[in-house]
Amino acid sequence: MPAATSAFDIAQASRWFHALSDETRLEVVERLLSGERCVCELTDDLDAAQSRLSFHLKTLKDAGLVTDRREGRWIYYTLNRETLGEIESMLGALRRSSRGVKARSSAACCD
Amino acid sequence: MPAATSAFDIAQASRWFHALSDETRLEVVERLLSGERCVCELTDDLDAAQSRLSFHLKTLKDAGLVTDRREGRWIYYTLNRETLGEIESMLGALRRSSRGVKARSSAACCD
DNA sequence: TTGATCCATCAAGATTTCTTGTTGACAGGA
DNA sequence: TCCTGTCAACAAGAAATCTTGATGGATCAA
Repeated sequence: MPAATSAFDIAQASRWFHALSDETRLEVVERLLSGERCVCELTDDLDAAQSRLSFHLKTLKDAGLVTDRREGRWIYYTLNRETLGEIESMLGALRRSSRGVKARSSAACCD
Repeated sequence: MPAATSAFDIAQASRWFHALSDETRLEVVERLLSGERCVCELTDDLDAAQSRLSFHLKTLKDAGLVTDRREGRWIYYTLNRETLGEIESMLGALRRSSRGVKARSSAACCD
């Protein structure tokens, strides 16, 4: 539940944005745009150690940005476009909110 | 300039998302929703040390999320809704891109 | 000029995040 | 069963980020 005083869920937002704030993770997201991938493919594509990718995939998964699915020995990761949509909506609501409220006059600032 | 192989500017995206990944900074953004604020107001509102706020405001400013303006002794920060819109657009483009391309068959994965 | 206020910047330490190498679980083939 | 490949999880070290306290510049009032 968002804090009652908040225009949006700051904790959730920071989780989402943190997940998207790392270049390695963004490259993973980019690879997943064209469909699901197993870790071994991503490892090859990004030339990254397996444990490193596993770490970043977990971060993305915990934030709800990807889902995974086992098939035999492989685990396939898929981009969760729904979450991307939620983040987009949140930003839109944020951008459009409280536009009319003006700042206080500067004279009243800190005295 | 974005990398030629990239569907979006990963470096720019990670800068934006990093700026938004911290709860203190998101609280600042929230306060700026209702109009410009000077540092002293934010310091009071968020009960944070002045140097701490200054650090976070610089981060937001460097990412293009806020602008500042001096008036006498005070410096007023304003939310840059245009940048929020750019991030929103980027997410939308990302979410809608390459939807049709299917993953390779699993048999072809890593052999 | 002197003093007070507002603020950015810096350095040092604390904390968090990321990387690397290792281990073990699980699945499938020989 | 034994071996190999795929992957998550862990620990330890490296790196980045954040917090705190101190300093100094700029502005304004007395």
